[in-house]
Amino acid sequence: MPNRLTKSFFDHPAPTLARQLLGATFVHIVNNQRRSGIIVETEAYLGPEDRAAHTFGGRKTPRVASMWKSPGTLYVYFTYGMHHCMNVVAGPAHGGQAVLIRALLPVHGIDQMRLARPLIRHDRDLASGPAKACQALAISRTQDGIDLTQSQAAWLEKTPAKLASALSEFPIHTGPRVGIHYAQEWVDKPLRFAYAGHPCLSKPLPSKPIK
DNA sequence: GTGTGGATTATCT
DNA sequence: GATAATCCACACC
Repeated sequence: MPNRLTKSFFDHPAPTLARQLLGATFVHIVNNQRRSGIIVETEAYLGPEDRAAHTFGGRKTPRVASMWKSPGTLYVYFTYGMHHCMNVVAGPAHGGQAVLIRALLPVHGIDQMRLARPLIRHDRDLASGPAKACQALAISRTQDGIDLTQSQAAWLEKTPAKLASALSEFPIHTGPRVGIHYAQEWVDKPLRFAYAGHPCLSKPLPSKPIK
């Protein structure tokens, strides 16, 4: 894996990492077959100070243990009784910061993704949401806590220039995070990052924060 | 012990 | 737009 992203890539505060992860490729090997997608939408969660973060107030339950690990750890949580969402732990080490992967542009293993999500018509919707992305890539609590800088099963890598160039037409915008209405002063902070107008987003990214 | 709500999605109307 | 899917952490007895 010559293009694999290493420790130093992940060791930045969540907002910085969230921005850097846009355009990177997420890879998961399932049954010896590669499934991958280019990250097109992320959100930063800032740790104990952030009301919207699972580590708010320094919470350290078994569920969120992975979010306190080293940068580059995968944190997967289960929610709404149905869905998984995946995060990449950010820096500094053990600071409780992470980046939610909200949407991917499918690249490899699209046939396998379709088997996992048989009702989906268009490739663009195979991973156009945080729980959709987990379904498409077969990520669940089984993968919680793995080290993306070491694992032979899941990692991040630099996207080949040929593929990355297709994204350059989309400007990167920021806006408020999705689904955190309870988070008081954190509701409107521009911690969601995406390629504005890309067809694989979970929902359009407002060019201005919603009041 | 009980009750509530969520970093969501697909399927209804 | 509304709702069901129905787990996990937490607040509060």
